[in-house]
Amino acid sequence: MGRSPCCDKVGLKKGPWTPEEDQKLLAYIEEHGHGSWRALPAKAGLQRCGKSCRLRWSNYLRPDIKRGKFSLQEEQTIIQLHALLGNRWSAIATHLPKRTDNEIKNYWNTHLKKRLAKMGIDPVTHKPKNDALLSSDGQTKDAANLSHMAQWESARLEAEARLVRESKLRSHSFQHQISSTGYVSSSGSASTSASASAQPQRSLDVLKAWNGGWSKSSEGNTVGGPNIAGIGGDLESPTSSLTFSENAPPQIINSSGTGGQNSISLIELVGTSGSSETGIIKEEGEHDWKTLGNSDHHMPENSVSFTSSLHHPDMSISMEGPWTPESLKLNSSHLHIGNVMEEGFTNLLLSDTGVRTLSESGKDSDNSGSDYYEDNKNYWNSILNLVNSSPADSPIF
DNA sequence: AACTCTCCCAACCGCGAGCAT
DNA sequence: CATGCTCGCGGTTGGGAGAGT
Repeated sequence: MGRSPCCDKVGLKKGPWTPEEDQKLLAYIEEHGHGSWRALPAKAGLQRCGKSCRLRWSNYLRPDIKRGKFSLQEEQTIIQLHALLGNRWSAIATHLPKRTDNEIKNYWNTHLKKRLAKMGIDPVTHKPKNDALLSSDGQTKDAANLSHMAQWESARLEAEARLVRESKLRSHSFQHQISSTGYVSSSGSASTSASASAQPQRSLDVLKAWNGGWSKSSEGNTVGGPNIAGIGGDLESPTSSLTFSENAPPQIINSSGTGGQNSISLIELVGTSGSSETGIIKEEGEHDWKTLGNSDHHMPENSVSFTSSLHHPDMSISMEGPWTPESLKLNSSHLHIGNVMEEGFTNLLLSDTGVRTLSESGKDSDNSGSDYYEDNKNYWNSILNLVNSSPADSPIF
């Protein structure tokens, strides 16, 4: 299939856009919608190829774009979604309202990737770089399952994103009709709200199940680990059966988790260092403290409460203290994650200044391998949890 | 002040998917 | 089914800005 000439055409301008060009493009799209990108430049009086116009619009001129520094929450989301989705920037962008895939990609490449690498985490696999050391025991089975589940979920997300795109196209056409009848909107916001309202609540079944199991288990003071295979008729991944604990009986948790599809529970970082304020996570260094439920995004709906597990008598984790193998032990009847997952993840991954590897923070470097493994598991849990806790009403684009 | 180096990000390039014919 | 076209995505690049010497 031959490529269309596009920008190879002589006479077409390349390089940085001038304010005049921006103005022309903006004015044209606001009035007519973009329609066919290929035909747009001529109609708008631009000496650019359609592709360049599309990029300029989608990455810069679109009115529903938020520019500037990424918040902690956004960073966290990117990292976790990247672990789940890989370099599917557009899919990741659907979970970050007002951020473009290009911006996220740039941010990942210039900041987050380096940060992970610096911490000894492979930014591609999101596994500790010395993961090979762990291949001797059965623990890698769990990791493989997690990985598989992530891949599976990733594929599902991809399909979902496709539907979203289609929906977006439809809503755009609709909006186009509206504007042609006299209603001129700032197209981005209009299409955003249209597509957002057209979307069902975005909730990842696997993650919901995961967290449902988690939450339920927390209530019962035991965490047996979610058994994904038992959840819902639509979860059919052949190897999605996942068991964290060999000792604890596998649990089949209804995907509705704590009772309702809209069960609301806050991520409560009770007992964490510094602040005990609900829904606040700490960000060191360049960031401020931010609430999970701040005005922009990521409200606590569908999040998971870890409070009970934190208060469990068997709970041996203190975020104030060192991470010990005991405290992080997974092959016990209690899965000691929760607060550790949230706070630990944040501390581990999002702090430039407070980079704290397990081998550094733990008292015995001999166990750094298994610590790494445990952390890796927490890491994945964190990923899954965060995705699920993304706003139910978050605009997809 | 001048130069070099590094970082960052807007923009480009090429590929693949999907659709129309 | 084959072909051609358009669009979107992800990888990469190049130039400007800022930091360091």
